[in-house]
Amino acid sequence: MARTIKVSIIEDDETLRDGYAFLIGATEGYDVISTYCSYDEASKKIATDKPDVILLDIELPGVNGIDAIPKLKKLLPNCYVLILTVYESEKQIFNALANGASGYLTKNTPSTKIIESIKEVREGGGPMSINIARLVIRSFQKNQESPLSKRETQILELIGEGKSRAQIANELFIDLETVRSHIKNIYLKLDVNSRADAIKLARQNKLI
Amino acid sequence: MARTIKVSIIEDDETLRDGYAFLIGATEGYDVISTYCSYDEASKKIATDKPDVILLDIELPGVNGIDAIPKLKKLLPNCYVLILTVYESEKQIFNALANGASGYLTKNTPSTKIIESIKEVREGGGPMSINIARLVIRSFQKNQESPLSKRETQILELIGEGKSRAQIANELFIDLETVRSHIKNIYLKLDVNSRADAIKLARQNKLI
DNA sequence: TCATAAATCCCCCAAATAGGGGGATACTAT
DNA sequence: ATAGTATCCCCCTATTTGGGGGATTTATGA
Repeated sequence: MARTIKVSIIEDDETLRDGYAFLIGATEGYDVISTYCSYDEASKKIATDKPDVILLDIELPGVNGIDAIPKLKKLLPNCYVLILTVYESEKQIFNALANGASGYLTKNTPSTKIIESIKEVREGGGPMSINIARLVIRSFQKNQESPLSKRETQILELIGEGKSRAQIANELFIDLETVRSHIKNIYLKLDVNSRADAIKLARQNKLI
Repeated sequence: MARTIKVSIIEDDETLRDGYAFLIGATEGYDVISTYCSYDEASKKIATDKPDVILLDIELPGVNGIDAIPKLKKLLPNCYVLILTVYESEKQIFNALANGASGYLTKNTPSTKIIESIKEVREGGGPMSINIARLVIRSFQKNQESPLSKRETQILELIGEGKSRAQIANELFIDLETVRSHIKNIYLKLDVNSRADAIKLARQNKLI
């Protein structure tokens, strides 16, 4: 496992790009094999570079970093993409991860942590900056003060799975009319009158 | 911000409990104010302890750790719960986070990392062990080889939000019949014949 | 003890919805 | 040229939904 880790960097800011390249290249066990200032430029040659890990910026000229991830993964299926950016918006983060990024670091990350993260990602980890980890964990947390009862929450979850009243009744071993009653109460409490609105409100407020 | 961090530990294994207590208590800036071997025991007194952070085991006698989290958060709304366990099953992890845990460490975590994580959690971070972070990040990643086209994926997402054909047609500025066609194709490709089954399969395979 | 919430079940009704058929056309990329 | 995609059109029926109106039982808490 003492193989050198081959790193490519895609970053449009020259100063940062050179800085990272120098820092990482100077570290034992790491080799910066190429640097690019955009995806468009990288796409031509990166497949032959065969890096283990790509450090990727989000704000790039041309194809942005988020959209570049699936393209890079297609060119290099066994390569890990590590996002290194100033963006901290939830959408950006979740889109980057959904698109296949294996880690997400913000640019205030100390260089030792960046270098450590490159190794971590190649060993199957999922490195994140502290502030990113907070957002990611929060995205899982449910609202502790739901107006809905347990049963109601459970039924709303099944509605969120696209199930009909009949299917829900079967699954919970209760009568169709009981399911109706619960749904009526859910609608009353959430002040909505359709499945779609109930789901939307419940997801927004993390009731389900 | 140089205040001492008050820590409580809930862990049924005496050796581990004493070990953690010793390690953390001996560290500058940390104070272990109480240790308990179960939630039931802790519930009586922990509200008056007022810890900043609770280190919580999952496999506990009586009320298990997962179920204890919301109860602890109710007793101490401003306290952070940090899970420290051997369990690494996806369900356990996601349930713990959904219930309000602010971090998740596995027991092979080196003590320096545990101590660092306690500080991190109090500063709004979301510390995780490397293997946990990997699972968490994977849970966001979509399948890159979906059989569905972009439009089909988009429509299936809206179905997953409980929307009717008419609502989808409105939202996408296309005809009701076009939505129908797409849904027919989705059902064909996924080999299902209902919304619920399509959603289930799509979620399982991370197509949406 | 009395009110409240929760969970269960029952009936009426009309309108909307879903899913199974059968097509067509135009554009794009390979 | 062929396949895939996106768009639109028609037939049909059974299912589903949501709005009314109830009732009963069991906890739980004030």
